[in-house]
Amino acid sequence: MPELPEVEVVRRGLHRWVAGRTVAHVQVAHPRAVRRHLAGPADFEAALTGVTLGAAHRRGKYLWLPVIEPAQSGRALLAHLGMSGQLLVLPPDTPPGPHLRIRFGFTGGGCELRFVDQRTFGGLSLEPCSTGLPDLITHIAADPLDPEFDAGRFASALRRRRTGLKRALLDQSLISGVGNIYADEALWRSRLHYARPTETMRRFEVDRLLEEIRTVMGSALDAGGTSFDSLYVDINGSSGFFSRSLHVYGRAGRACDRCSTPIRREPFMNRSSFRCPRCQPRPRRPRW
DNA sequence: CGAGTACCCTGTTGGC
DNA sequence: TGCCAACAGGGTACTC
Repeated sequence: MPELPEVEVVRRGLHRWVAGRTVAHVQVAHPRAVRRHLAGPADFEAALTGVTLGAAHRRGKYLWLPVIEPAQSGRALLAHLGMSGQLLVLPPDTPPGPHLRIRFGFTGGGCELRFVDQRTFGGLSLEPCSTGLPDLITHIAADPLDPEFDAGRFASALRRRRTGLKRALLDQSLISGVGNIYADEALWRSRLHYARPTETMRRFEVDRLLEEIRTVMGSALDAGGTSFDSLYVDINGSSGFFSRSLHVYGRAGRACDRCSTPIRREPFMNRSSFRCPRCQPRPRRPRW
């Protein structure tokens, strides 16, 4: 379940191990991994062979590396990890494993890049990239760690919505990079209920919420970032953070770290929401 | 058009 | 012990 911090850790790994390298060969082992590449797996393989990839970028949970050679090709290799995707930098003789979807070899030999994905919600594609952003993801909002992120604009866009607060947090066109786990954690830290009507959010509450989102993401980044300065570009480095720092997510029935009231799990948007019923009381007029 | 829901997928878990 | 339902959930296509 990679959210922004995990994806950022992967971005750093890609930047270190893949940026600047030239693709010698590509092999798509599972067509679903390139389903967003509309021209199909064969075209994906052919179009990427021989290109040189540039610096690794990220917006929210999307990653991309622009094609820098041939120059002005206006394309980028775009990746989304979905729920279980991993980008691994491994020696070529590493056994494939059952969930290997795509492998890239580079000129000059050395390690391969592998896209491994159990549940195949993730995928890669080669996308037109006319601006600084792949065309496909221009609707994705800036994330709270992006210097371009505008808190004032976010606050007013949030208030224009007619929905519940958590729904809005998970809407990547409003704010990106926040998934179910960090949404619950940030709401708990801000003492806000997931069904709080967005239009009633005061500016100071929005600012406090953003601060807590950044805090949660920042500590996850610290936890994952340290163990990832190596050959292995992976999403599981944050497991230490998950086990130690989560206050509500996955803690149904356990005592709230602030007030000892048992944490409650509630169905929400076909998934789960965790909250403290005392610290995060239901609003008078809840909005789904 | 904006809001909300169904669906994609597979390994793990828990109830009976 | 074995089987099946529930669960995990981001993003998008779809409906209302």
